[in-house]
This record gives sequence, C-alpha cells and structure tokens, in this order.
Amino acid sequence: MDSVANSRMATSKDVARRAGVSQATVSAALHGTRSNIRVSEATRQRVLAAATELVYLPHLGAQTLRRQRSGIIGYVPRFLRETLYERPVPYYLSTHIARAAMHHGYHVIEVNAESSQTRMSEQLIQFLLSQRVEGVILDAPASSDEVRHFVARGVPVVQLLRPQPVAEASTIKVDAAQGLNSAVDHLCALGHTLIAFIGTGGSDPVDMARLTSVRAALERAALAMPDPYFAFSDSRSAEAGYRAMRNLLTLPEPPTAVLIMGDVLALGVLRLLYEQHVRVPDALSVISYGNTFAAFLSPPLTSVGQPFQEIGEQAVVLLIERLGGTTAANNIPEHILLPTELVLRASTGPPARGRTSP
Amino acid sequence: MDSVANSRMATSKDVARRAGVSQATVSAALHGTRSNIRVSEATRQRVLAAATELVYLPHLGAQTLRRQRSGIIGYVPRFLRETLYERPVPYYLSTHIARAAMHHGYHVIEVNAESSQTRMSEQLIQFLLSQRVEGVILDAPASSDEVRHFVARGVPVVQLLRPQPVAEASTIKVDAAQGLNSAVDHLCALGHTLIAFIGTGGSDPVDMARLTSVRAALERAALAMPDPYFAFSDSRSAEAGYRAMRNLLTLPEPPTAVLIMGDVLALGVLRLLYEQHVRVPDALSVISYGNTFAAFLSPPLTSVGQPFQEIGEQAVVLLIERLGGTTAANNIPEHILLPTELVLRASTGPPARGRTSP
DNA sequence: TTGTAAGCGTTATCAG
DNA sequence: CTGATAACGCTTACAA
Repeated sequence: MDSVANSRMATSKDVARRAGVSQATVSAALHGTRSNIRVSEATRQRVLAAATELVYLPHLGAQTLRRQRSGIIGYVPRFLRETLYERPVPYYLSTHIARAAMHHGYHVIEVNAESSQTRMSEQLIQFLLSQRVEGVILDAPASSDEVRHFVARGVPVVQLLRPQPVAEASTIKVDAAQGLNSAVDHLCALGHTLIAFIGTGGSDPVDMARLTSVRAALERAALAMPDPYFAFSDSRSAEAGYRAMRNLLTLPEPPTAVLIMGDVLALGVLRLLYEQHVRVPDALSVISYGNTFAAFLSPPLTSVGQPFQEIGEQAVVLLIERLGGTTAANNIPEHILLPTELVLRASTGPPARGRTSP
Repeated sequence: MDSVANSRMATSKDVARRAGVSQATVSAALHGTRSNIRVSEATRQRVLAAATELVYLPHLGAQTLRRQRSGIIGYVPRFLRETLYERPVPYYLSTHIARAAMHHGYHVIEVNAESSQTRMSEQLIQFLLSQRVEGVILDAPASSDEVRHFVARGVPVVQLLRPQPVAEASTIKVDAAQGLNSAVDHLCALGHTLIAFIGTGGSDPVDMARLTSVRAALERAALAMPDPYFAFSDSRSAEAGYRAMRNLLTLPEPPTAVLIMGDVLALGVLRLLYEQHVRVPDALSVISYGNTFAAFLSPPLTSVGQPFQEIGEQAVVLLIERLGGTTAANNIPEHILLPTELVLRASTGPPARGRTSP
C-alpha cells in the first residue's frame, strides 16, 4: 500500500517541500538537461527521491498550459463500425501510430466513437482541438470540411490512404500498381486465362487507380477480359462481394481466378464459394487487395499487402517534422506514395483442368 | 477560410473582449444553467455569437486545472497485438465505451500501444494518470499491480471479463453458463452424441468456469464424454486450435460436433477442416464461444455471444456512479455478472449418417 | 445581472 | 547553482 492514499495527488510543490528545495528546482531537476538551467547532482538525487516517494506525476493540463504545447497528436480513424470486419484498416494503423509517436516523445489520442449522427463526430473533433493537439492524422476523412476544421486552426494534418483535396494537408497514399501487377503476373504464370475482377465502381480516385492498374496488367499479359468479367459492386461490404461472385459464377465460361479489391469483399466471396462447394484454389483462385486479415481466412488468402507499419510511422514523422517549424516557417505539406506488395498464400493455384463447377 | 488563421487559438478573454463583457460572464454564458450564475438572454446571445465568430474552443488543460476534474476516463485494452484476430474483444468494447461515456458527458482516452517491454505500458498508464483521468476501465488486466497503480492513487477502477483479485475494483464478468448450456442442448437436439471440447487448460477461473459449465451440461444430457474428447491447448491462438482439431480427428470415433472456447481458436479449427475437406456442418458441427467475428467466417459460426454493448455501458455506469461520491463516500466497488446467449448460424446441423471423414 | 480577483500546477525569466 | 515571481486559460467566490 502506498502512503499517498486517495486524497489529492502530489504536486511539484509537495515534491519541493519534501526535498527542501524550490518548485523551480524540482522542475529543472526532473527535466534533466532539457532545461538550460543546471542543478547539482546532489539536489537532483534528492528531488528524484522525493518524487518517487510521493509517486509524483506532473499535471499534463498544467504543463500544456504553461509550455505552449501539449505533446499530443490526434488520430481519427474513419468509418469505424461495430464490427472489425467492416473496416479493419484503422485498427492496424492505430498501434503503429501510437508506437511511433511515443518513440518521438508524443502521445496519441484516438477518437473512437463513430456514429451516423455527425454531431457526435464534431464533438470528438472538438475534443481533440480542446486538448490542443499539435497535429492530427486523419484516416480517409469523410469530407474536406473535416480536414479544414484543423487546418483552419493551424493544426497540421496528415491524411492517409484516401485523402481529400486540401492543399494544406500532407498525404500518405499507397501505390496499388506493383502489387496488382504481381498479382496478375502470378495468376498468368499459374496458367489462368479467365480472370475476373470484383471492386467498387464509383469515381473515387483510389478505386479508379486500382482498376486501371489491373486493366493495364491484364493487357500487358495479352489477357484483356471482356466486360462481364468486371463486377462492380455498390459497396465494400461482404454482402456485395457475395452477390458479385454469385453473378460471376453464372457466366457461360466462369473465371478460374478472381481479383477482389478488398478483404471485406473477399469475406463475402469466400462465403458464397463455401456454400456452393467451390474449392479454393482447386476450382477457383482468389487474390484480395488489402492484406488486413487475409492471412486468417480459410484458406489463407494470397493478398496485395499495404505497408501499415510504414504508413503509421511515416504519418508520425511527417507530422512531427512540421511541428518543428516555429510559426508558418517550413510548414509545407508533403506527399508520400508507398509501394504495395504481393503476399503469397494458399488461395492461388493452377486452374482446374476440366469444368469448374461442382 | 476562417479569419482566425493559424496564430494562437482564441481564448475566453478574446471572446469576452469581443462581446464586450467580462471573462467571468463568458464562462457563465457558455456553461448555461450548470453555473449558478445567471446571465441575461441578451448578453448570452452576444457571447455565443462572439464565441462562434472566433471559433472559440475551451482549453481542456486549463479547465481541468481549475475545476478539479478532467471529465476523462481511461480505457486500457489488454493483449492488443498487431493483428485484430489475436484479441478481438477490446476493439468491440472500445466504441461502446466511448459512446456511453460521451452520453454521460465524459470523454475516453484509450491507451493503444502494447508491447512486450513493460516499460512502454507503464508510460501509457502514467499518461492516463497525468491526464488526471477520473476513473479507468481495464480489460483483463495483466497483473494486479496494474490495477493497484490506479487504486493506490484513488482512481476508481472497473475490471472487465478477466479481473484480477483487487478488492477496491469493481468488476464486470459474463456468465458462460446459460450460453454454453444452450449450445450443448442445441447439439443434443440435433442428435449429436459425440461432442468434443477445445479450450485452454490452465487454472484461470474464467476458463475453468467455462469447462465446468460444459461438463455439467453434457452430464445433464447424459452425454459425459471421455477424456480424449477434451482438447486443452496451451494458448488461445489459431495455431493451437488447428493442432487441437487435428488431434481430435484422429480419434477412433471422431466427434460429430465441437465446442471451441474462443473465436480465435475456431479460426484455426476452420482452417484445418478446410484443408482436410471436412465440411461444416455436414460432416462436423462447430460452435464457438465469444461471438466476436464468428458471423463473418465461412460458414458463419453458431456462437455463444457476449453482450459487448452492455459490458461497455455498464462499465461506464459503474465508474461514473463512483465519481459522484465526493471523497471516499459511497465509493464501494460493485460486481456485475452479465448473461451470455447462443446465436444460431450456419455451422451447426444434424450429424452425418455414415462415417464422418472425407 | 455582471465585474473583479484569486488560484488551480507548471515552467520560464530574472535576480541572487 | 538556486529561489522568487509571473503567467499560461479557465472558473468561482465575492463584491458591486
């Protein structure tokens, strides 16, 4: 049991009294060399001892108030839902961001309750601003207004993966091309000639880039597939994947391989295939884009992987670089494009010899 | 574009000046009736207008300093890892906790980077304490020391799911019995007589309670299974599930149904079954305990569900109740036991007539 | 109904 | 090398 008990927590004044020094000395002693004030080793030890005895912990609010910085960066994952499968990406980023930030002496506050009511989201953004975060990382922000909430107040922003067009914000995107090229090449090398595509249609630049990459890779392999082999879903849900795959199986010549633009879509695809007794990869090869939980499915999916750790770390670095500049000094946004990479697993193999159906 | 620009954020003094009133009036006006000071509707409007024009947001640090409370509760998920599948529970709780807290006028700070080095965890706990959280919710704390870090400083604690024995902390547990009873009954009603069990051995009270519940239910159904049908794994990982299931399939009379004490274990089981061409539920019925992502697997698993929303909400309620008492008044810990419930899906069916193997 | 002033816990400046 | 002192932004007695 500690002697402090549950009364009021110890303050630096308490530590000062106990060590027989002034409050200022306590502050200097605890911040080591970071302060330009020097304190003798003897008193330094005395202060440290007093601090541990009183289990002293600085009051972050007071610190933030006095220095003009909080040492906190905000992280806003988007489209969080009840279930992890609906949007798994933010979860992965979260730990990498927190870890990287800590490494640089920052803490992360993540805003964690998404709801259909925008009001709540605004409340959460205000929470970050009221905490005086020094910068924020926004994962696929829903609107450019959301980004501007921060930039308008001079808070540096890094957008991830699906950025809004806001000039003042840095971005980190992922280049789908390499990974998808390798995916197509991989399927061709296995001997596939009937390759289908499942993805969201829409005009989102990220989605369009993926489609373009796949089309280009197929053409390069002299395998341009006719339109019916491209299934465009209206959402990224598992159900959409289920429906898309069902349609593809009704084609006169069903595909022997399918490229799916998202692990969640793939979830639905696998469910349909299981129901219909279509074995993977014996009767159909499957590759997903994302590699969030692809490794954990049955069978484990060959997948185009995104470098989540890099994304998280770079996001922190980009942000912290900008915090160095005193005012609007070298406060210019940067843009990073990170490569993707094919991860081979058990869901791809050579096409079946005869017919594909059960 | 806002007029504030990126200089320094507006303070209540700025608002006061702009509205032509004193700082105190601003405070009173913004906190409505919560302050016992009344302010005329006219000036109130003037203050509000000024505040919005300046996009004023209070400085949480200053507020925390002055009132002696932060309005923040901490949440510490445990055993977070890189991948969500290794411990999916915290993720579910997170949004429910945040939502419930906000509903009660609190914010949640979640500590998000777990690492093998304990040092980092301590840093994160100190972050919460330095933020002067008013209470914390600990999900399955790793050690009782971790709990005591908080109670020793008079910070109320609610432990979830796998509590440590610390008298001062409230707990929320789930009662596996009902759900597991229903699970066994469900399998019996379908005609199963060879039911296997996969779970961690160990002496953890939660694990033991689950095993006891299953044993009792089986006996009540006059179906006490011999020892080889109980597979005890050394971990809760997918690999452990994979190995356990592989062993069960080598039994002279393989089971026609299996109860798995965790969705992650089930992940490995499904992978093995897929590899071995054992169809679910045709050749083997599968029920998992947990219902975290059971719905998303192929086939969707019948699962014993835990009431995550309730757990999150109750945790917040338990905490906030204790914050009301001024000092060590009615500051007594409470203990809640919530029921579990069987959720039927596609992974259970009648046993196969003939032999079970491919 | 409103303004004045003090103080929450820290740190930075300035004397000693 | 160390001690006073002021100030960060806010709320709350208390006075007007």
